Amino acid sequence: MELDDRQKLILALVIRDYIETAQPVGSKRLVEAYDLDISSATVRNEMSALTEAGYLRQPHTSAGRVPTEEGYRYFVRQLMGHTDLPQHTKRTISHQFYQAGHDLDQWMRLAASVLAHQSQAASLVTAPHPEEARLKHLELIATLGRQVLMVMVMTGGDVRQQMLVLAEPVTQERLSGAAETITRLCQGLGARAILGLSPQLDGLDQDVIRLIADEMDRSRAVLSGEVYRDGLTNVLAEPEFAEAGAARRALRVLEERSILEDLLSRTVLTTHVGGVQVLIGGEGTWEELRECSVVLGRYGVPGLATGTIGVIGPIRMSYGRTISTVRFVAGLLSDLVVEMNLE
Amino acid sequence: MELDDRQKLILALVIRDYIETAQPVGSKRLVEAYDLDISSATVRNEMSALTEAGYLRQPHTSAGRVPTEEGYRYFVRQLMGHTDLPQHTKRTISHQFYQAGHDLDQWMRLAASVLAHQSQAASLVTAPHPEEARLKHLELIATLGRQVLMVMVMTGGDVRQQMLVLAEPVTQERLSGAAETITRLCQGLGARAILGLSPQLDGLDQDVIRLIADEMDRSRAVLSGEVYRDGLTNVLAEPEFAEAGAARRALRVLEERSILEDLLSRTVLTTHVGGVQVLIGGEGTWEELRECSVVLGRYGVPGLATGTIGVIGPIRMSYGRTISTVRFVAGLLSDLVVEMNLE
DNA sequence: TTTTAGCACTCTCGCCTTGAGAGTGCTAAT
DNA sequence: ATTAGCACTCTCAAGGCGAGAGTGCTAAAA
Repeated sequence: MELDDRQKLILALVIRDYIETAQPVGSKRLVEAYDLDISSATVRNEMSALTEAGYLRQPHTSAGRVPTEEGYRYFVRQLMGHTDLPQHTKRTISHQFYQAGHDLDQWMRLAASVLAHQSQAASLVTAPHPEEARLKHLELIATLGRQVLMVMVMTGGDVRQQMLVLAEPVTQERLSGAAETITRLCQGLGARAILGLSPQLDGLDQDVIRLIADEMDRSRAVLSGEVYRDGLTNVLAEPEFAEAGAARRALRVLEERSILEDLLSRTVLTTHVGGVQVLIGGEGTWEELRECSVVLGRYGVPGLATGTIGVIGPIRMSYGRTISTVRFVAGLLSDLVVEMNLE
Repeated sequence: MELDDRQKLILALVIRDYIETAQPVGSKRLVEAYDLDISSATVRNEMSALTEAGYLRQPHTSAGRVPTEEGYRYFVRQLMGHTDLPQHTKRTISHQFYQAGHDLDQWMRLAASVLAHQSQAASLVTAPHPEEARLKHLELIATLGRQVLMVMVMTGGDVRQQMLVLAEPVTQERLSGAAETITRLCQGLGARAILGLSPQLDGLDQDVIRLIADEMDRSRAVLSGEVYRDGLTNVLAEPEFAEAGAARRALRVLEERSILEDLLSRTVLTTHVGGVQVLIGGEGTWEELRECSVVLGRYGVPGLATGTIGVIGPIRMSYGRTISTVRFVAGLLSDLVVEMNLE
């Protein structure tokens, strides 16, 4: 389905115009708004061809044209070109991150906020986590009574904590001793290797080891830990979500962990770090996303720790701006991961 | 504005019916639906009086009556009586919490989920935090390079972590030593007392002390730490939020931390643990909540650690069910706080 | 004095019609 | 290959209309 240059131009203009106005665009409007040197009749003929080719459609006989999902895909792949955020926007964003200090939590929150604000859509950010968790350091801390806080520092620098309840109170000294022993034994090992050590140990140590392995295993899921969200109300501002039902379906994706998990697990693995993936209209796979588009990016250092960021908005979204924002923020977060692991 | 028994009955029936059907209720419908022994004409007269008194209003001349916000307030205060969740519902919920194990994070998430599900509205839950933070135990852990993880265990059992970056790498031994020293010095002290110790110390110790005091100070805000939310999409199902604008205004309250902070700081302090506060239609103070009602509860152990839970829904919400759910869940979470602090 | 039946009145809501406007596709001329 | 012209189609907003629901008032009944 090859398009000639003029058809490409018209398709691009229709999509740009529709993204801006949310109104079906007609041949006359197109000629007038963009000062084309051809008549509306010619545009009509070309539009007819584009409709035939499946890139445009008419909501009804006498409305203008609206891009189909296939049209958007063609646009994103072939017509959009490589866009980038303006320099001063980048500087502003970098500055915000710089001011956020060294707190991972704050960075994640800020990333979600920036994505939501720049793209005027909903955003999500997952914390970085290692593809295969390896223990770096273990600490056991008595909190109150028989409750013990287990803090695991992983290679990659992320930290997990987990409560455990002992059968009987144990002094901080004994706990520290146990933590030291286990740290020495398990340093640099993955979940399976750690579980293999289990039989050699007894009592407290064995319980702890099992917990560690459990926790490390759990983190292998794509969606472990907290998901940061922002801009949920942005999508309610879009005219295509004026009706509550549509909005509900879209926001459910973000609210229901299980849907999100499915989405991420099926897409993230095929996205390389630094790359950006665009899902338009659910791509036939996700019923819930039929009215949405998703722009996903991956950040971090492969083999060390990676995370996912994304934007969910209406299909009629400004892909250029969104994609560049996702790419840029992913870059910043990758820098953070690198920095956290720098000696 | 005293009401006689029959007026109270009619007011209560109108409100109950309206909550169920979301339709203005007329005199005839009321008599037929509830088998009243009086005629519709009498009901009309009483309704007229209730309208005069400001508890009911008519959307237009020939519609039925709808409760005013004042009407809802009267209902909640005087007419509703004390409601409680059915025994089997309580058991189901308790069971869910029991299965969640000992993970605070999971409990919070579950609490939000239960609140949202039971009340079919949006919910929020803040983690328990002490009214005045006191340090119980400090641990310093080398993660990578000059990055050090500071873990603070507070009296009350909650745990905070904070990254700090040193000027130069320090061995784990030295860190552990420093942590021990500081723990000994600061155990049981509040933020101000800890800051008072600062001059006696030098170098690393002093930096750490300052960070601790900062962190403890920060937690004095009502809304420190994570806010757990759930059921945001529930409010989109309500007919009063079918229009996106109304929904947007309502959800903004939950999304924007600053609004939430304002809301909590002005109400939570006047709510005692175990008590439930009901805000109807913004109470004239919160423009954003004009179309919503909020049911807030407080849980925990005063003086030790407390937190807030709440439900946000349409004014036309089932107050009985919501209030009992909030009360019950608050009770469960209070038990958790007690248990976490039990020796 | 309180309650009720009866009735005229008002207002909304859904349905239909109608006309304006926008956009198209086709045809014939350039 | 392009374009002007035109008939055609369809939506959308506005206006009209009747049904239905609910009220308030009045006069009779309890």
